[in-house]
Amino acid sequence: MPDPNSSGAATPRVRFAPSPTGFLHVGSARTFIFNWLYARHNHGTMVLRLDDTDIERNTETSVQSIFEGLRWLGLDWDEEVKQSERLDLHRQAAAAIFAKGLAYRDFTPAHASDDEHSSSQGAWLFNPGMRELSREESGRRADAGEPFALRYRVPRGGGRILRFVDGVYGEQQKLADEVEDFALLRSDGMPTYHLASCVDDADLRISHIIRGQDHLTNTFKHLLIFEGLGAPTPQFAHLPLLMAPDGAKLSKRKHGPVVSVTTYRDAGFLPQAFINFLCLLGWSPKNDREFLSLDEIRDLFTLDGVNRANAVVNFTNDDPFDAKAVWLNAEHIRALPVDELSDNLRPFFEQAGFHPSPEKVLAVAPLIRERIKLLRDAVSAADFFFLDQLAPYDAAELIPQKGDAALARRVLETAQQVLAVTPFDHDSLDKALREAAASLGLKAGPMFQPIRVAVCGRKNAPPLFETMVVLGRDVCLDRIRQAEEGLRSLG
RNA sequence: GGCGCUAUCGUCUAGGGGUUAGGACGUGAGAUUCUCAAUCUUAAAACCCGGGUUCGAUUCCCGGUAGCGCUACCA
Repeated sequence: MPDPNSSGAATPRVRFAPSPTGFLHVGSARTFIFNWLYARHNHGTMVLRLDDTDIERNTETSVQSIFEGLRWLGLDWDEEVKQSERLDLHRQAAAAIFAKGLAYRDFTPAHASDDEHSSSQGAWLFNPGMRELSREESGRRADAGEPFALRYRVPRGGGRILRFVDGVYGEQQKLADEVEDFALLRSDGMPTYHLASCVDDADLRISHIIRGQDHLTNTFKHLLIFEGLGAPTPQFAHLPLLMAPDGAKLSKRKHGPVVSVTTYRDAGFLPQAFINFLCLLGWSPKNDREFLSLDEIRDLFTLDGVNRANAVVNFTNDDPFDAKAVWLNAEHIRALPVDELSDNLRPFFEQAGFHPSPEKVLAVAPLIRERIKLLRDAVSAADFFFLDQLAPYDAAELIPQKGDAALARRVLETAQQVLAVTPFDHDSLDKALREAAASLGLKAGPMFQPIRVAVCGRKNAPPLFETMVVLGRDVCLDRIRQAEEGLRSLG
């Protein structure tokens, strides 16, 4: 146990304590990010604690997927502990609290107590019979092997007020009489969340507990546990919750994969964009800036900037991603150096069955960077760069707005002649093709569209000259020839 | 039911006793352009309701309402 007198820590110690009951939830990810920001902004220490005491629900695959999510975010931590390995510590702490008379054994069968709770009108606070059981009888029944839960003996009748100053919500207070005698140990001897969490926070000398607002009222219980432990009380800061558009708290069960960070990753969010988006949910730098790098956020981050109202993640059935998250991602994509963008793009191409060389990706990336919002969009935006044979398209698309098949054919014939002899660089192509247009008495639009469709297989594509340079002369000429044939078949 | 927290455009938010209530996303219109995108300009869009306090409240206080959270031998 830490020395209660040595609490005046210089640098903060924070922790992120996920319980491995599934994938990494966006709400958990945000809590992690805020803790990280607080730690790094204040040159403190970040502890990752796996709250894996719920053996019923915890799985190894869940542990893996949480680490996977955290690794993707790219934020580091300094220490790592597993709660399940500290069982002895938790039980000793429970014994110590019991020894001080601050807890009592409750022999009420678990189900029976449930019934009593639900039948009561107000909040269930305590069971007088058990709370007042004599030391002797309690000991006798325990020795006889009768199972019991250990409950905190919350101070009653003294008008005691529990208080703390929350880093986000300010002064908080509650009458101890309104706090129920919560369990410390279950009847199977396992510690409850409240006990394990506080014991570990105390033992790990956590100075700032930054967590979801769903724990705001639990904090009064935690105050009591720290007191029972004789440990210094950490600072608390609660974060507003993330809500779904339907008004409910974002949950795996109700809202499905949209609450998993892997969904964002797989769709092609950049981690820094995802972090940027999550930070803006409940926090503001208060300077009208929204597109921020991780370094900027870290430098700007303070608890003062955290607001108190829950935030809605605005997804729909049609679109699982908040429009602002998508926009931010597009911004971050554009801000990325080409080589980094290429590195991020390659896995998406690979997964789509394309295996372009790194050089090719590097050449393509600048042409599509302003045309994609998610990395996965790159596949459909750039497929024609990688295909040996263009997918079939409607030859009618080759015909410009005000024109006919004959015109389109003339354009493509001329283009072939020009491209056969023009150096394949942007400026030469630009000059030669514009001159060709003039010679045909055409404006740029009607001239370029047939070529673009011929070369890309669609009307909307990156700028024509850059595209042709990447594709190369042979491919361009070949595709234009094929387009001409298609046009002929059209009649 | 009890206790707690919260309330500014559709969404994320800034602001704060006197403001044309600011920004962003999204949406509409226009400009630019070889298409698309990007970019630029522009428009529509908000202080939950009722009482106080005050010369003046969206802002402070109280009440209501609504939403959320906690009220487990879940975390």
